Amino acid sequence: MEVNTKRKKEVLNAALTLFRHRGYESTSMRQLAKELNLEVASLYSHISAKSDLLEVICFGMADKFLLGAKEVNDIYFNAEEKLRMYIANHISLLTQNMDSSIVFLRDWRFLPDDKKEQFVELRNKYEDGIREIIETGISEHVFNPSDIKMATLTILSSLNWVVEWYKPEGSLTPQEIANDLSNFILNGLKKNNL
Amino acid sequence: MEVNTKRKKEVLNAALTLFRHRGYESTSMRQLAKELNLEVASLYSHISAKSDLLEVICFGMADKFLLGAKEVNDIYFNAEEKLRMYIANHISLLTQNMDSSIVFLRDWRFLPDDKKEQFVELRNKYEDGIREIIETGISEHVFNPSDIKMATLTILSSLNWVVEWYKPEGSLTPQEIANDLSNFILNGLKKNNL
DNA sequence: CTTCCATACGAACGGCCGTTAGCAAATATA
DNA sequence: TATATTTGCTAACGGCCGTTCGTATGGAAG
Repeated sequence: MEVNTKRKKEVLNAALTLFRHRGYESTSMRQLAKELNLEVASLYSHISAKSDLLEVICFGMADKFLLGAKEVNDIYFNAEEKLRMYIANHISLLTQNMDSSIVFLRDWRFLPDDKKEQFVELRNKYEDGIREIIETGISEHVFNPSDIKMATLTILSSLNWVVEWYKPEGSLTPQEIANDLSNFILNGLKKNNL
Repeated sequence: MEVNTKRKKEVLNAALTLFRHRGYESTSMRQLAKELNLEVASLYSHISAKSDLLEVICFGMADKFLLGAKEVNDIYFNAEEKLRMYIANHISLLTQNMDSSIVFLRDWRFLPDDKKEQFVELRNKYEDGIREIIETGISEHVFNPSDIKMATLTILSSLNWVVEWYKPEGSLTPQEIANDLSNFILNGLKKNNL
């Protein structure tokens, strides 16, 4: 589904707020309609199904993450630097798109089966990027050998958890968070014989 | 609600499996009844509401976590050792109760309001235990000064994510996972001037 | 001026939801 | 054997769900 009219974008934004705070499955089309001062049926002048809304959110974020990863891969070479940039990009996207991020991390499971398959493919592609950096670091004797899959998932879980506690008005900036987490993670990965 | 009859326990077990794989909200009483070869109404001879089942699961796990934390606090003194034992206990409980853990981590939000409040209190108590260890480590100059709240939540997210990928038949034992995660986390926390 | 498209409506569809009332059989307890 | 408790049933309740049909309006594009 393309978001090609102003009204469509308004519908999407209202849905985004509701999905974030109530979850996709617990948000009804009737609630969404009320939020927009519309009748339920009118929503279907703009979208063809509720799941359209979830799709736009999930794939929109997936694209952003993959684009950022691609840029990092094109510019940086050394494993530590690359991982730091991956983390900075990840935290920046999460904190700048809190609503979408929360929905996309929590509710992708409710995508229709075929879309869910596509989505998981994209997510695996992103995870592979991190896995490869760790592998490079290990083979270049910069990182300690470790279970690579576990390291990747542990790193991602630390990063993604940020949406659960980050407050834009809080004391830590996204840059500081990214930096702290990078230090934390790299201390966990790096050889200690410097 | 007490689980005081055999049949009640069977109902609870069936619910647990369904909740784990479909989520609490997406599991209907009719599905649960079918799983037990019962009519829907018969379920209400054993429980008084669907939310009873979620309560038993969530508070059952909360109790286990807090009990483990209490034991660790009673035995160990030094901050690093204590944190290692906290982590070992946490991973052991998660991997030995995969179904309950997944439900309890994901679906506690759907507890009725009053029970949810109680639950969050218990969770905060558990988080405080970890926070205190980190504070002790910092004040004893064993750990680097850092944002303590962030460190606590980052550690918990790394630990809890384990339920997303742990496979009992996989190559890593819970002990190995706890050990690897402890090293990873402690490297991130410890002063490097040894 | 007409055609087209975005936008919105009321009414209804079949279906699933958690829960209750009232009753019956089985099983354990005394 | 009499009594109490556990376990189960049929039928129904009001309510919410996503979606569809047919229709109407208003403004932009040709």
